[in-house]
Amino acid sequence: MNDSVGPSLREAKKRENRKAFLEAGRRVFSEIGLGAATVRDIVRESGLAQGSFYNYFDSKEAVFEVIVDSVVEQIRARLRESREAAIDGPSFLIAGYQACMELTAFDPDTAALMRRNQNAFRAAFYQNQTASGLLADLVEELDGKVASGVFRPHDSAVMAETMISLGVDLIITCLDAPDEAPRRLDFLQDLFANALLADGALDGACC
Amino acid sequence: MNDSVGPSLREAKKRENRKAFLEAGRRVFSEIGLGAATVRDIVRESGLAQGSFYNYFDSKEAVFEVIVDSVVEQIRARLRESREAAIDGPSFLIAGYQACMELTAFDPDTAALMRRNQNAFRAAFYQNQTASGLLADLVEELDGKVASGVFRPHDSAVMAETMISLGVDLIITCLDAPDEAPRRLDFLQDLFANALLADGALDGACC
DNA sequence: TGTACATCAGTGAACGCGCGTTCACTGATGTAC
DNA sequence: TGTACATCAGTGAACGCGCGTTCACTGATGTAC
Repeated sequence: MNDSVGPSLREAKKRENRKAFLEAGRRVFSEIGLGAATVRDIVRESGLAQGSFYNYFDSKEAVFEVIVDSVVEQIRARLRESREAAIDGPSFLIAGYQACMELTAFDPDTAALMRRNQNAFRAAFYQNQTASGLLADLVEELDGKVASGVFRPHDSAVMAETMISLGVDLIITCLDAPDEAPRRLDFLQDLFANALLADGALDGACC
Repeated sequence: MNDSVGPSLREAKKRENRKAFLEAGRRVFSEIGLGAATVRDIVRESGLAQGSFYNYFDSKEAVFEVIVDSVVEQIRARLRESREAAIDGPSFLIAGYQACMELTAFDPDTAALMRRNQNAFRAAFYQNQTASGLLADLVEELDGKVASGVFRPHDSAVMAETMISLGVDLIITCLDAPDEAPRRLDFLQDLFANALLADGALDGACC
């Protein structure tokens, strides 16, 4: 009888195999991309048997989805951290973008995965449940800053979507051209400062 | 001997068959998407023989590329028109976006194609030669308006990319939710007016 | 504890399928004279 | 103009391939007593 604490041997093996398929998927997708990858590629890379795959996933897309979900969750966590660290309006604007860029700098495996699967990633991101949470986080934050007078009133739902869309652009651009990062960060800071900061809060503005 | 004016019979047939493959591709891609489509689907839809396909294209992707190119060219032409019609800064900002939306409203076939292939379309757009021309058009226009004092100085290259990226977002969003269009157009007008218009040019601005 | 049986995930050979691509043949079009 | 030949795109059956998926069998793990 399995009276030990924790998962049974069977459960442990299942978790291990699932992880093996996920890691194999990461490697395969990083190397040849979701489009070119096949279930057989993932199975080969995992070292397990063909038949075992279907005990865990229905398709390569199912594997990809789980991987994307974990990446988006990482990003969301980083954004939460950066948000708590930033107090004033302008630093809030830029801190989130910087946090995203750091993630790709400090996690080259994920960066490679994203570089090789830019479009699949973007598509998955927009359908992803965690990404919706990330969007909701941002809307809430924007509404809060409007309430406290830091930001002008605005269409926060569309604003949040726009910020995230440009964030995805930023990450993807900077995967290929990291030198562009500072210039693009400056641009985004300007763009959203002009759109959001209450009148008179801009450095050297009129009046 | 072929001493008639215009293309020979052979050339005319070739043109006709090429067109048949392109139109078949459009229908197939609209219905099942680039990813799911096969060369055989396109051939079946064209009514021509399997072997003939390879006299004209190397792959389904080659067909898709030509189709995307023609769509981007349509958009570019519309943007050129709208640009000539708009004289002042604010109307320039919004006229381009409106022109894009009209295209999808007045050309349901292309709209269906884009809806079914949003990501392939976005990806192709960013690699497309005509799209680069469209980007160059916009940079030139922005620089001109800065020179004439209508717009503030800014990073026009990144600004143009941003405008186009948000334009692609706009088109794709409004394909699924046309009711959103006015709200999103308003948002974009505000966003870029704040970023671009010379100080004092905003209605009811400070001073 | 030990034994007998039940459960269940792992295995990999095998299946059928649709794919991209080829190529010998056909017949319409173009050319030479 | 007419005739004989050359050119060249169209044809579709056929090929080999790798794919997703299945399933009878195995053997480790779990359970009952």
